[in-house]
Amino acid sequence: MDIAKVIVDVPAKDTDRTFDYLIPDSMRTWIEPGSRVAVPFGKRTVQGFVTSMQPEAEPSRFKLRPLQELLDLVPPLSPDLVELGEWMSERYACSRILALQAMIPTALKGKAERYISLADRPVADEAPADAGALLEDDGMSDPVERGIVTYIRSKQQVALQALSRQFPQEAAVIKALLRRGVLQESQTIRDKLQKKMLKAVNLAVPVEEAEAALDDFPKKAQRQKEVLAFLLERKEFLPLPLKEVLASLHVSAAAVKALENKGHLRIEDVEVFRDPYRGRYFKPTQPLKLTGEQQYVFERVIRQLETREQGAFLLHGVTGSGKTEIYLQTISHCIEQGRQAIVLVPEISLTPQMVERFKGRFGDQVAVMHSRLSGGERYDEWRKIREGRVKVAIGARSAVFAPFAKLGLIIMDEEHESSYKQEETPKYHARDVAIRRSHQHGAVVILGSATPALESYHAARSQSNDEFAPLLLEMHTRALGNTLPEVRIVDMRDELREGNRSMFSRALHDGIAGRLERGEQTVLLLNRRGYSTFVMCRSCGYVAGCPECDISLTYHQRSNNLRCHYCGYAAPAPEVCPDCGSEHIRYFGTGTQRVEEELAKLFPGIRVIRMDVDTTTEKGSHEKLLTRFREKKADVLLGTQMVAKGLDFPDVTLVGVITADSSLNLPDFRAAEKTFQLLTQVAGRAGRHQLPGEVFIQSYTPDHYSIIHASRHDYASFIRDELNHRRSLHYPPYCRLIMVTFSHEQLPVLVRLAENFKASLEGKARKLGWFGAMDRFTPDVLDILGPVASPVPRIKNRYRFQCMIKWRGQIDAVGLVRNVVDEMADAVQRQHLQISLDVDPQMLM
DNA sequence: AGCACGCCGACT
DNA sequence: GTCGGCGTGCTC
Repeated sequence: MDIAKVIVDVPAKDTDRTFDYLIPDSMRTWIEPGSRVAVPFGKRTVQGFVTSMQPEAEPSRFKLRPLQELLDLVPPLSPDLVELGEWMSERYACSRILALQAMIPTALKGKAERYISLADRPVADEAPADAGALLEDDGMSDPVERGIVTYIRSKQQVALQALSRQFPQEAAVIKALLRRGVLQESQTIRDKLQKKMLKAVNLAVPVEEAEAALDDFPKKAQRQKEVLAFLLERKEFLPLPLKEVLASLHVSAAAVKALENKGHLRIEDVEVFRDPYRGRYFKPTQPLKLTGEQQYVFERVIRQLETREQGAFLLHGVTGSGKTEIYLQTISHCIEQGRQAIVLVPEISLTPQMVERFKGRFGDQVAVMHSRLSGGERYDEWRKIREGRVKVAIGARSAVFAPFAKLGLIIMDEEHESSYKQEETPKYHARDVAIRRSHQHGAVVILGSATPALESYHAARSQSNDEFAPLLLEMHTRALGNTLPEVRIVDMRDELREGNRSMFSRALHDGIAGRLERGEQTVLLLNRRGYSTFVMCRSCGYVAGCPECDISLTYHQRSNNLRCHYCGYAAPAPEVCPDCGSEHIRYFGTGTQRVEEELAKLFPGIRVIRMDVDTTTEKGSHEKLLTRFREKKADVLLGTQMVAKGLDFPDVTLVGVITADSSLNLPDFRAAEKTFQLLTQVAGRAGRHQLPGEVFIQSYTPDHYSIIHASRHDYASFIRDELNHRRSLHYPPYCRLIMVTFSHEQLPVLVRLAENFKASLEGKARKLGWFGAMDRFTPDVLDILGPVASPVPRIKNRYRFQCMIKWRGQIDAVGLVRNVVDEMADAVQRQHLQISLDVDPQMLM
């Protein structure tokens, strides 16, 4: 018999490999790489994925067991996705099963359910004559036992859970019956399918009969009569949701229940239909005429598509240059080729307007994968893709795994967004996965952005032979021909010097006042991310930074000192500014709430919409707030980065950035890049319509290159400066990073083990000739920073330490690190150490 | 991860 | 004496 190699759903170190199973003849034609199966695993039944099959079971050391069940007729994973999973598990140092699970909806994460049924045949040796007799005629001495057996017989088989509910006190009896072989247990995998069920009311008898019953209804049962009449009135809409009936008539469930008991009606479970966009009309759109620049880009991409060979492009186009129209037209072309396309957008940009643009062009050939969909809705959208009923999948990060058979095009919009990196295991980057998939399918990738990530831009420009290097395409002008808005930098040090201690400069204050008078709108951006505080001098703009790592030091209140999160450097918190001696040195980090309060104080009666994590957690609230603002029900929209996204309102003529510095001084080597991207994005959004726009950027460090270049919409200069900076300090793209985080309940043990790790890794790297500082004059280098306390030093009673590994060249750094981690398996097991790896981390705070 | 086996302390 | 704590090892 053939054997199947199966990855089982048991996320542990020593089960992270395939297990062999015999393929029963009944399943032979159905089993493929990617099939989801139920397999016996020790005492239990678990879910697994077939990775490959082998023709004949060579004499094995193991007694192979057969596959128990095939869980889907169409495999949820295609062979290429199985292979992709293998690649992911290596590249991101995660288990195979987690890589595979990241690719499919959680609805398909089945769990074992235990069933109880009567034993197939009496067990001869343990309970000879007795058992047979029991089965024949319930001739049991114990009435409780008889009750249980009778119940199970009536149902054929009962889930253990349901049985325990039915007989809550009799667990011991059930156990005994199992032991005696009267009952037997089996397990199957049950999908975690959240089929949306709803209690609904329906007539249990023909309409005429119900109408007749209505006529001679007992007088005292008026409520029941009302219910019945209500149902008959709406007979063509039956079954009606129970909730609705109760609410419209203000009756209690008792009345309905009574009618059910009398046999007039029935309360049933109906499945609720799940199409998040059902009943919505999307206005069809036609392809727009492309500008010269657009045409050039379009043709270059089409040429690549025509070859049906892999190709990747980095489309760098200024805001408003018309990237989306290029996406739409290349997708059309891809569909005409008989292939399918994936569109990736950052979670936060996946707004109804965004969806509308694609549904407007491609109608119901589009599936949308949105994190706000319920598990069931996601599952249904995903099935449309797998069954080939749609040609385009649009969604956030995980849509990169859309199971298309003939993938021709993957578009990643706003490719610089850090949300493309998953922060949980498997910690993959959708950009890398996209490019890897494109190689498997001979597909084309378009990475689009007005402010490409440094890594992408550098890879494109250096034209390396790296399989991940894209080809650069640029668009410098706006499609509609309007110019980018004027941006003014306001030096907040001057404000302080001249006696203005408020968070609003005089210019911004006057700007807001003017907008209020004219009935125009203002957007205020507070670009604060994370919660760490840094120390800055309000007189001169000095920021305490690490002498070794050139990132801001973080203030720690408990010890009243400043620390570096990369290398562990610590210094006492200064009382006066070390640079200018001013006493106006303090911790920074203003919240949106404080800005809102100050606005109310300065402009009595001002209508402010505040948008931050506090006001947008509720489903759809983000959208609601923006709509309210669009309808001019507020004068000011105030928020964190999220306001920068939906920013396309005709009456917004002023955009103010409260302090550009707050994201600039985060302890993250990407701080300047993130700041530049955010400011550019904000600046590019204002004045898109008739009214001219103004942008004010307030800053205590107005000379910083990221602020100056952003104000001039000058990506090229920013890139030049930032690359120089990264090169001199040995940060990506001039090296790569691996973050290793250790956690343990006891701090001393944790520190010792983290040091052990470092020593071991260093030793191995030395032997290979890799170990050394990054400024060493060799191509292959690996350096280890730390271990130091993590930015969040304790989570759930576990202390956390981390090591950052910097490396470059043609070395298998991930493999080596993994190797060292594997060798610490003993400590992990015995001392409950936890180790987590993040390859190419994005968030370093 | 679970589930069983097995070896030691606190109870009827 | 036994019940049950959780350390250790295994799952095709």
